[in-house]
Amino acid sequence: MVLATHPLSPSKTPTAITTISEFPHNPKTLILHQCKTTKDLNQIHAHLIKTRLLHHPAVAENLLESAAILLPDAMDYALSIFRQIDRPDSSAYNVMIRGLIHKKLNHNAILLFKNMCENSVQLDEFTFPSVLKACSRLGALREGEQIHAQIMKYFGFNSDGFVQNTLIHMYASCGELEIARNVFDEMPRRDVMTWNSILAGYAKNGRWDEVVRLFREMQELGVEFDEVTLISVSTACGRVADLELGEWIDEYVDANGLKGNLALITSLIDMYGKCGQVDTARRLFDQMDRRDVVAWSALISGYSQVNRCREALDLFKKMQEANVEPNEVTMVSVLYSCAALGALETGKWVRFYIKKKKMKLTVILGTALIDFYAKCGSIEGSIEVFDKMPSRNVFSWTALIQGLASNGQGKKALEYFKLMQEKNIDPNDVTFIGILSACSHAGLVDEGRKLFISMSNDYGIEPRIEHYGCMVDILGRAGLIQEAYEFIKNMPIQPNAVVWRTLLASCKAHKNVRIGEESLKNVIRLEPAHSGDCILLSNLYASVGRHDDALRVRNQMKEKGTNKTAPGCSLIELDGEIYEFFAEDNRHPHSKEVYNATEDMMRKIKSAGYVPNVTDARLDAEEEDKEASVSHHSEKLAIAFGLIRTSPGTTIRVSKNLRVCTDCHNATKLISKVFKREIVLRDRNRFHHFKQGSCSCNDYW
DNA sequence: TCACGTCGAC
Repeated sequence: MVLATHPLSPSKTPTAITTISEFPHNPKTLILHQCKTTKDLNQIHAHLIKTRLLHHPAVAENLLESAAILLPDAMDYALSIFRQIDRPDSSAYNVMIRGLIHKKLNHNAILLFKNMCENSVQLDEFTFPSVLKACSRLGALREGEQIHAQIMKYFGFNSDGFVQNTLIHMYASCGELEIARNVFDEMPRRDVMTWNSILAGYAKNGRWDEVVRLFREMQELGVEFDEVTLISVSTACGRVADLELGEWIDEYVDANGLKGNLALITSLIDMYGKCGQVDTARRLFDQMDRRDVVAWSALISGYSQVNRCREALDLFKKMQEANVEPNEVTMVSVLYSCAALGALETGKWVRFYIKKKKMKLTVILGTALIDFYAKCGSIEGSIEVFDKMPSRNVFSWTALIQGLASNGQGKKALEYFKLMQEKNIDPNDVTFIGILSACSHAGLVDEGRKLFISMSNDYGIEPRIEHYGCMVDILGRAGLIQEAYEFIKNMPIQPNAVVWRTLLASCKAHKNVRIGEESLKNVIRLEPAHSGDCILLSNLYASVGRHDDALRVRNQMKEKGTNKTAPGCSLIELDGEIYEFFAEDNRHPHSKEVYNATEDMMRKIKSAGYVPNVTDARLDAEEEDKEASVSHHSEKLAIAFGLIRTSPGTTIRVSKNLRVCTDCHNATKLISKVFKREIVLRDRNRFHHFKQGSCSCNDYW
């Protein structure tokens, strides 16, 4: 019999004439290796029918394997062949189940297994690992348990190693770590796969510490490991910041010539990134001979996690130049970077790209978008995304609630909190940070008190230091300084510097000198003093007319050489380009243009009644330079640059690394009025939406 | 036939 001359390669050029005179010894080679397209498959199938060879189970099985597993798009074809088989045996079923799993049709794989049982087909040791894999992927514990029962029926306790390994993985994937561990402990012989299965199980459940611990145990016992082991372990090293073990793996990989393993190198890149060594990660990345989307994403994420977001975005550009298609995961890190930078235009472009590429709006991607819009001061964007998401979880709700709170829409944040409860989504500790900060922004003192109590009473969530901090802010902001002070004194956990600093800020706003003094003492006791804290007290003295004390604090700071707070830095994005300004920085490429624009801007608002407030000037500035010093604060430079580089009426968006100072706040209010611009200024803590001479924060921040 | 790398709210 001749298989005629027909195209056996994708080039459609006849490449081989294959002669089959009898039942082939090697149907696998014949069918699998020569069948490269669906068309090949068709022709071979036809021949097998004609020659009745299809009735040989081994032949049918191999044809099915071609269709179901090797060819990318022939699952339906495989199913039609399978349905034509009179009484498919276990091999045929096994191939089909594997094929479905291969195509990520896990649910169908389990259904086919059910069908196999109903038709009383003999199960074998090849059936179980496959179908258990489907259960693992779906987290289908009940089905997994039933299959476990079947296994007991078929094999008793002495089932095959493959089967046991997949049982471990199934239980672990379904969150049943103890059962997984029991199976592991009771296995008489464990191979590398066994260890890898349990390691992967711990990893999947976030038990990274256990992954590292178990690997050390493996080494003590002298158990062999392989590249897959190292992937799990190096990933775990990143999560628990075990740089030492991570570096050991890196050296091992180098010494054993494993640099070609893409997944392994990617896990090392991830590990270095998470340990804060992104430059080392970069070196590994640069040495790779092939980089896929995961490798790129891992490095982009590394940069964003150490707050080098501009470099993260640069890398994203390079990724596109390298023609590597980003996926949902890449976009999450990119959006995170845009959010951190306040790069609204770039992020909007990312969203457009997501739509264009028809990427799935997964819960994580949606949440990243909500957070991005909120952090760019565009809360309408957050709500729009939230409404469009096909499914949401506690992260998505919390991101929205937090976004509403920081954008000054406290009441709306509480409405969403109510809605969330109606939808039976349980809030967690972070959600409560969001709603408590909403209460403080909206001045809802009683509501805040109630929620704080309800948190532990109704939800069983123990308040953390952040929750106490929120309560101090709620009380202090409302002028209840004494109550806030007593609240701190009665806290069951030690207050930290942040809590006392919050009270100090309230004392300044409400002119409470006595508690203000004590608050600063406590801040200094808990943390090396920062100039910003001392300036708060100095300004508090000045505000009640105690100028001598104000001066004394400033002089003390000079004498002691108090640590300066990080230099002020503001970012503005124009046409997708991010410009960065530092206070009194002359080295900027647009320096002259910027300083001229700033002076012009200041002149214009002065004639509208602006009076410089130099209390926040640099301490080392000479008296006559103080005005110049505050007028060159980074946010003023960025706003001035925005004014000359955008068309009239455009909203100006600036984000700053520190809290905005009194003088800049006053000036910006006037700028919004004089230049008829909306200005959205994001500072370290919250948003200021300036419009027609006033600010959304009502001058308290 | 089983195990493996990138991502979200303080």
